[in-house]
Amino acid sequence: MTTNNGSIWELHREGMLPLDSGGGGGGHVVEGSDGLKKGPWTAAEDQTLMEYVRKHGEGNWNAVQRNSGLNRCGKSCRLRWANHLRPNLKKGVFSPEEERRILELHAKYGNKWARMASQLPGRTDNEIKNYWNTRVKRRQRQCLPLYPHDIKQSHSQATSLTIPSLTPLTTTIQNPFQPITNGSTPTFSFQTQTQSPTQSHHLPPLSPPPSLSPLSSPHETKPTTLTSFPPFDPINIITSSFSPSSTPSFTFHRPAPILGAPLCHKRYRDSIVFSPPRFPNLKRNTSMFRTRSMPDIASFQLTGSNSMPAIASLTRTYSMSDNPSFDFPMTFDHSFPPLPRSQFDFSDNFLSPAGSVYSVQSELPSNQVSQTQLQISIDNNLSSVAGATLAAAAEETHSRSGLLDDLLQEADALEAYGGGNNSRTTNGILGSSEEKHVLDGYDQWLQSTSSVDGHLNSMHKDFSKLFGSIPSSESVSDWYSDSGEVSNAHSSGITDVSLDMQQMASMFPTDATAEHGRASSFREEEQLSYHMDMNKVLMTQYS
DNA sequence: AAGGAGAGCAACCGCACGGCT
DNA sequence: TAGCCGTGCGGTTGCTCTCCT
Repeated sequence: MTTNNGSIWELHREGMLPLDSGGGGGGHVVEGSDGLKKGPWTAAEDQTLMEYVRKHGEGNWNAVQRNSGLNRCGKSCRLRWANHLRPNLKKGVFSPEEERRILELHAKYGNKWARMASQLPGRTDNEIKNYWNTRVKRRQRQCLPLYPHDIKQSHSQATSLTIPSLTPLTTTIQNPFQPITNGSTPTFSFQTQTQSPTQSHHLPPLSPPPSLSPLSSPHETKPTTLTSFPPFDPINIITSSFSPSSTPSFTFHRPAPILGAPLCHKRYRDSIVFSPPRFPNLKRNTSMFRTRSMPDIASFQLTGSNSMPAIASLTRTYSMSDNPSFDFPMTFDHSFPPLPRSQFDFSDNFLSPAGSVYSVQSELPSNQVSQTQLQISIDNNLSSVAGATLAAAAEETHSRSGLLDDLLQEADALEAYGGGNNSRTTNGILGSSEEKHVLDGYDQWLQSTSSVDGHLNSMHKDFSKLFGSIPSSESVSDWYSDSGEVSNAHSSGITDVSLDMQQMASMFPTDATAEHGRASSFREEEQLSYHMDMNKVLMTQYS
């Protein structure tokens, strides 16, 4: 067990001991048959890798081993970089908004971790995968459905386990506050095919839907094998009362295990019934102090800034003075859309005017770029759905994204059903003045740009609709609470300000992609204007 | 206090895809 | 067109830590 005492940490810093002597990947150093080292990375290796990337940029990972003397395979280097060393990684527990987003994304895409990660800025596919697997296990033990009632699985998951064929394929996010009025109940149900138990085994792969989403890549159409706990039990699923006057809900009854006591009756410390409320994953939060893992680079970047007191304190262990062997540059995620540096001066706020010291290949993997460009984490107070939608709309001012369409349809439906009860002053995303603030900022932006492109007017309407129909974030944690342990304090807007700042910072790369930036287009200027205005609004709000 | 079970997570592995020659 | 290479993705492994009995 690695303790956080000075001598051990000294050894870590000297690269004599693995940073990750626990909690991952073997824990012991192994030398593969090819002579390459496996197992936990040492601080020295990390530094070597970071130095290499700083000089040569990402990519060509196999060359890392050849050119840097790092005795690791390219894959391992890429993984280490992507999961731990990359700038703008957001470590730590998932916020409620992120958790909610994961549920939505999983409902939509299935086990497409990378795809999900591309829509969760700062999060890696590995993190999401681990989170999901943990959640699956936990929910399984607790006899709870994987998805909250208001999230409808829309992806096609072929599986050899017992899982019913699910009918189509739209993600419906239901507003839990919105009563569904009689006679106008939208079609909403998990429809299971009538199936005998014997048929339920080893189902052939389901045919993929023609199109899951405009965002879907061709990869998504292939059936995926689900090894996770199947969310729906065809034998024991009980589609509960679903009357036009009530919100549909579902109760999943699991069969007792063949051997042993029913899972539900076993001792679980996360039991939803018996667990007192507690701060989420606090124990894991504390693991950040254990110094086993790499410093939180993302946090590091702004440690010198006053804008992130919480993070700064959390990562105090890794402050420069404590750990002089690490010297992380003030740099920002280059994977975000390239913006012309000349048009962007955020230094008044909190960004260093210095450009990234990382040289980055001009082209990032296509899916990463395209997906990441859609991301604007506007505010953890905002529904992440709305955030993603806004981002997508900003990106695609001339055509709606699939997600946007989905949301707008939902908004239309809610607006129609709700008779205006969801006006943004009564049930908007943000509470009252905060919401107004953001919306005012948005209005200003629209006014400033509406003369440019007529499409923006329709966007205005769409956004207003969205703001009005997406439920308040106060309720969000309730939707996906696994066991009542979901954070509450953590989800509050104030405590997340620092992260928001960080995320906002990540939206604005410095000149790492200057070549891209120089090729700025009118559309980029639009985006830039949008980004800046929205962020000004938010910064005003936070200041 | 000790042991066991479970949680959490880093890292590895195998496979698939796309670009290049 | 085929083969090679680099890369990305999803699943799995194995370790430490924490909590409970």
